[in-house]
Amino acid sequence: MTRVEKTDLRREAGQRTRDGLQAAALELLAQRGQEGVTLREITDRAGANVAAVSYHFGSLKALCESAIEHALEQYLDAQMAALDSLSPTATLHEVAAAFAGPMMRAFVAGGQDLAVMRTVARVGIEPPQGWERLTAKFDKSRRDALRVLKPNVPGVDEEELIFRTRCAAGMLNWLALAPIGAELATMSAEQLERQLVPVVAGAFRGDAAGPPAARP
Amino acid sequence: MTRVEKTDLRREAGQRTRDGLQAAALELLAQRGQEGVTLREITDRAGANVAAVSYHFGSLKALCESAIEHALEQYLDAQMAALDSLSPTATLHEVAAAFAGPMMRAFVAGGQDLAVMRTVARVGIEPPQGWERLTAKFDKSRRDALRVLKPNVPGVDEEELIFRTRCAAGMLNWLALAPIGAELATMSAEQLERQLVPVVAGAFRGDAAGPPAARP
DNA sequence: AATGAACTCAAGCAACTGCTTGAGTACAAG
DNA sequence: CTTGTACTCAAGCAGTTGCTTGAGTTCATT
Repeated sequence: MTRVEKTDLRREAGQRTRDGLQAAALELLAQRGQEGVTLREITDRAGANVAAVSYHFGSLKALCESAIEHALEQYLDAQMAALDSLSPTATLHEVAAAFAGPMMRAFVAGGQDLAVMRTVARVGIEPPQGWERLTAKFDKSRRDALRVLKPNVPGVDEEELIFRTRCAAGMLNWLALAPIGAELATMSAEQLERQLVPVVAGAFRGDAAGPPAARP
Repeated sequence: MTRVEKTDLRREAGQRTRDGLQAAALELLAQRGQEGVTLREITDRAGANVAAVSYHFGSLKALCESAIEHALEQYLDAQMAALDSLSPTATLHEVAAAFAGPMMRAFVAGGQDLAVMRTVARVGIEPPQGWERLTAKFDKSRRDALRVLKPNVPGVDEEELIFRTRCAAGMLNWLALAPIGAELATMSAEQLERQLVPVVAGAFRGDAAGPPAARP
């Protein structure tokens, strides 16, 4: 019953082209944004012909949206996994560490992982068309963050906590896009965590008086 | 001795064209960035001919750099003025309010002021050529921030404080660029300050234990 | 009125954009 | 071997890009 694996070299080659185009598009999107991406540059980088884009994706825009959606999904999954793994009694520091975790890991890993983060960050500034399809996942990620955040930041109403979450996420996105990101990408995971997590935690907590752990 | 004012309508018209082009370029730069700006769109918006750009500025790139430099200078002056007006005994909240002041005022004012902020934020992601000329002013602004920040965040070394300053500035820039900026632009100055300043102050202070005002 | 500088304008150029086309290749199925 | 499908390729098209050009117009100076 040894089922012979269907090789079909043509389809394999097609898949390789598709993946190469998507990877090249992701990289270009990460470093130049949607406006700065050109068809020829993608195909040159992927070693493919310009017609391959139309053939496999329909258009340059569709290819970019596909790459963006892929990146967004990857990011949201990582973010949700990090928040879901938190215990309900997690400290603010732990919440902040989980919140910034995917970004920090991307800085350490570099390469494609970092390109994913940069692309996601760019999307946060210029939302593309296919955005709506991932709204549900996005909402869940926000609810997760609120759930673990609330007990750690008492006396601040929900609307304000949402705002702080968006501020913190925006800060991380900024770090990924700005030149400072290049510096962060050279740091060790420990250095990164030691510098970054307190700032995120502080942004969550605000400047309310009193020690952070002073709740009954 | 009534010195007759030199009208010279030709030079006046030229100056008006120059200003119009610079304003149009600023607006386009604010909403689309350097890659998304086209010659025709600027000249259409300014009611000028395409040749006017080459005549007055030499090239589209030169026009953009001129507009960017103008915006950067305006921003840095406002930031330095806000920090310089602080007393040496200012609280962390006051420091944060001064730090975020120019951005908040731009949100309230809208229009050209907000375009300046958005352009500055974009430059933070994609630094242009003429950047180096303003490095001195930038350094002074950073030193000002550190001076008033240090006494309010004891036990954190200078390098880390610089990092937090960059994080806070990045967060503000992000707010200016991302869709959330549109929401902030509809808020009152009081609302804005009540929501934003605590987050900035918190990012400065980090999650160190102990009440923020507990210094002798 | 004549001169010349400051400025504007329509037209057009080369380079680049995304995309299409028709021919050609590689390979599984019959 | 023949057929049909999946895929790649060079060439080229219409539209847009930044920029230049040479002929204007406007206006202070003389």
